[in-house]
Amino acid sequence: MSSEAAQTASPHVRRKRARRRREILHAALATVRDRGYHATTLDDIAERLGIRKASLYHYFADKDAILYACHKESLAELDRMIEFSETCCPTPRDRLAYLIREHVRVMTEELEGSPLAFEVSALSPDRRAEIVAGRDRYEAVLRDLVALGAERGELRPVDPKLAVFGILGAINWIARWYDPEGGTDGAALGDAFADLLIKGLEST
Amino acid sequence: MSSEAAQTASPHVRRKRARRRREILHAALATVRDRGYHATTLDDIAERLGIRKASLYHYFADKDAILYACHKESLAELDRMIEFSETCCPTPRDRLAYLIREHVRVMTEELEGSPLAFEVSALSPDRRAEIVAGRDRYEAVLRDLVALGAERGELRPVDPKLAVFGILGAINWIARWYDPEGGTDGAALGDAFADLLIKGLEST
DNA sequence: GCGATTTCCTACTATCTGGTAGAAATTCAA
DNA sequence: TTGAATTTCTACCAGATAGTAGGAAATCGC
Repeated sequence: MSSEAAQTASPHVRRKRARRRREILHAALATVRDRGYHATTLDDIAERLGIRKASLYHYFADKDAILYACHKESLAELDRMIEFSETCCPTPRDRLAYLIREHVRVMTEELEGSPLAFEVSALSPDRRAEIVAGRDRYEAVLRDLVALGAERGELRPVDPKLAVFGILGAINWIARWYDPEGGTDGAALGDAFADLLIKGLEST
Repeated sequence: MSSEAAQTASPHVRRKRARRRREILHAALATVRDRGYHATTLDDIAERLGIRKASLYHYFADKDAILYACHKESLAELDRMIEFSETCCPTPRDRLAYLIREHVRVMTEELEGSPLAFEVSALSPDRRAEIVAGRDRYEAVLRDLVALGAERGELRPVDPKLAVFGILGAINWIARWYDPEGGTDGAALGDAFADLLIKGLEST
């Protein structure tokens, strides 16, 4: 169905279609997280859904479009986290701790955060630039919080760039080892990482 | 040249051959680190060396053998680090700090540590099991140090498993962002990460 | 200097995978 | 109930890449 036809489809059909797209993205996330983008075939994704790969082209233009939609979703999650943290947390330190926990949550309890750990080199150049820009905005927020925390005296005056790379590394690496059946609760992991990383930065 | 023939080759030819193998592994490390194993072709690796891919088969049985040798080298580095840390550092805290710095070093100043960040799913099953076992040994050493440090009262009693996942994530993620030309010295990065991570664990 | 050995080449094969065309099956909506 | 629309299918194509065969070029070692 073209986007023009989508305009004329009934609400029911549009909802059904949107649900199928989410299912495809979820199957893609799970498979790419498991074995990487290039080693993931369209056959793999389709098989998780019990359909043939040709069917995927009814919902997405190509493989790159699937990957791109996964990345867009993860950026949308980051934007929601940032927006909420602006009102929920009184200090830079608290805001940073909140964002660490939330970032862990989207890496563990849902899969929508997983693309934050994916390489973007597989994306087409325009799309890659857009996704990298979105990640850079999030990273800039984190760096600003580290710097502001140091200004306020609640965090140590460390290099924000290096500190944030360390924080993002600790969290994004979750995609490589975390097993939802592995006995560790996402929220507990978020608390543990917030504890480790915030205490690593705090003034004592 | 088969391994039997290698037994009969002169020392000069054997040294020349060993050097070429190291060059191939280095080219492979650089390319896989840049774009991932599956997106790396034998043509890519050969091109870095100014030869054709068919030549690679003179030194390695297949692509999997190249990847495997890269992983073996990174494990050898870990073993050297562990062995040295047993004599150079008086306390669990110091040993942990030393291993963090060294791990950062092999991720930044050489490329031999890079396979620690590579997915192992691309390896054949037997080889994958061997590499995972080697990584698990290193991980167990780190966990023991966190536990022992807590016993001695110099580190907080956190969950060693989660703490070590956080540490490894922060360090292995370096393969994803670190640029040798990027203005950050490997040793400085090692100090920054040891500082962040050890202070995150220390009793105050 | 030259036969043996090593190293690298060109040309090719086999397989895999992204993607497409057209048709069949299913669902929709009146 | 039925024609239209949607969804999924089978069968296929084109290009990419791992890997191989056999030969050319370079190096070795006596």
